[in-house]
Amino acid sequence: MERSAVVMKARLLAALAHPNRIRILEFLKKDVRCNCEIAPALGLEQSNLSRHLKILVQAGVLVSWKEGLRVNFKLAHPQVFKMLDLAESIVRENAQVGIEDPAEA
Amino acid sequence: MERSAVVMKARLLAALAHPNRIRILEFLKKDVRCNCEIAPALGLEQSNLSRHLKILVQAGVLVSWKEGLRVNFKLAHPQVFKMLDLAESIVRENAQVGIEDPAEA
DNA sequence: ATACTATATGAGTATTCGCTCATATACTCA
DNA sequence: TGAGTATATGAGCGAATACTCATATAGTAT
Repeated sequence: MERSAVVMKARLLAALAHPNRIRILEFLKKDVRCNCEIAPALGLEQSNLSRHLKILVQAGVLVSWKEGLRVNFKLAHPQVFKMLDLAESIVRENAQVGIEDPAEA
Repeated sequence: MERSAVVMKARLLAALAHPNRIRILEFLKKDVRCNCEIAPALGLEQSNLSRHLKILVQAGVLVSWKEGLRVNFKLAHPQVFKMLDLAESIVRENAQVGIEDPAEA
């Protein structure tokens, strides 16, 4: 359970490490939403969104349940936003020190 | 700078989202170390470690400087460990709810 | 039953990742 | 100078990602 703890942490971080998945989490910050509401709001294609949501559910970041035709999603851990806030503060500090978007370097 | 803030956060998270990179950070938690000390301690091949370190430096998680032949590394942001601790707490909570390592499912 | 809606998934593709081996670079020391 | 050490990088490869289109599944409503 020691070696795999690192692997599990890496898996969780990987689940968060995509721009659209971060946008999904921010969109779900306050509300419970279904696939059909998220897709138009974020401009994501349906099957693509479905896969992103599956990744977040499998990582335990979201929980989902059916309600008629729809599948609703909500956050499983409010701590996720603490992680994202820390990430934001690091990115901001890096920007001041001149760490750039590598795509623009 | 709004759209790209999400991208930058995702990039930072991706830099952290690898078991060996998490092990490198934990190894550097207290000390300044060079490549040649990290490699044998973690059992990583030299060129492979060099690339992992480069990823962490480019993401702004580590800073590096030359000292003779060696290149030393130290953490740039102590907040990184708060992120990893949050990740660990989420993983632990997930384990209690039955979210498993997908490799074993 | 049929038609319709919401979501999931198979298949194909282009891109990126992680690793290894071999080689190149940079620095030290005799 | 040449030998030795520490790190970086090019090339190649298999695996994983992210995306799209088309289709399948599951549920609703008439």
